[in-house]
Amino acid sequence: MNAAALAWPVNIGMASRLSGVSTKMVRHYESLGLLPAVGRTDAGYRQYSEPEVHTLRFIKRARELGFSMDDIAELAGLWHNRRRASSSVRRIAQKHSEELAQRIEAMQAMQRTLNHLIHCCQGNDRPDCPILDDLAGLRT
Amino acid sequence: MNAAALAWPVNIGMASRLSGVSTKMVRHYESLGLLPAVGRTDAGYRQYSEPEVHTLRFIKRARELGFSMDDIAELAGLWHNRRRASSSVRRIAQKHSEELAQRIEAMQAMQRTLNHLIHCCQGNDRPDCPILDDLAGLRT
DNA sequence: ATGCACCTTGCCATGATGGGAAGGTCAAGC
DNA sequence: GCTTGACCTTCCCATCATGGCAAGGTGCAT
Repeated sequence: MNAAALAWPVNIGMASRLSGVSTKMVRHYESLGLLPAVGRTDAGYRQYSEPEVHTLRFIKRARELGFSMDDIAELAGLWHNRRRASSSVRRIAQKHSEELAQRIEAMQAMQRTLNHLIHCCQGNDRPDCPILDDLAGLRT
Repeated sequence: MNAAALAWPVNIGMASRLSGVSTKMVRHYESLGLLPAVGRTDAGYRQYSEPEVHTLRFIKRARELGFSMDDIAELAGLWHNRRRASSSVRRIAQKHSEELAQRIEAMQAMQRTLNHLIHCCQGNDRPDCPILDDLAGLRT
């Protein structure tokens, strides 16, 4: 796609297609300062070149890994800083991984309880239900 | 706590303390129709009795298990319906458990990638960083 | 009567994203 | 030239559950 003879710079719609980021979010990232405010045509259309599209792909990939926008702002800053220390990047990733672990554990705890209750429930026409009993505070 | 000689009905603050639900959320649940609009004093103070506090605890417990407000509305409806079928409850819980499983799996996938990258990163003073390389689209 | 703890409503913010309206721009086809 | 349709602009609103704050009324104890 990038290899095709594209006429750069491109409008926001093409930048969106090239990066997989919706036009809505492209503008949003600009408003957050994550993406530089690019040049405009006389009519006010935003004009994107390869570096901006590359940055959009960077953001998209970071979102796919679950990084917050704040983290991504930092990561993008480091990406553009040739004097960065990889330890800074690693620290951010490490912290994010730990937060993920916490959230996963919390959800697994929910699931364990839930699956236990589901297992205890007959799931028939009768009203008796250990799931409701648990929610109602009747721990058995 | 409930055993103490409480003067029922109670104000919203006491209902909050008895249920562990913030006053803010008590009012919010009322606006959602999850909690009945209780009576008021002449001054407009909401007056809660045991059934409402019990419902608040029910909601709180369901939130702790990660149910959405929509699910909770359904569950509370079934709870109050003596002719319910436990299969209805089970179905809701089952669906929620599956959604949890999906979300857990998505987060675990993020974490696996992340941990792999972290493991590959030296985390030193040098700028070279496989984490940034991945985000930048340089899959190795 | 003063003060403090409590209550009321209403508005705003979160975080990342989508929806939609109202209006301007551009290129292709007639 | 004019129409049409695809595209762009900005602005406002909604999500979901929750918290914060402000302005003002109430209830009770000193």
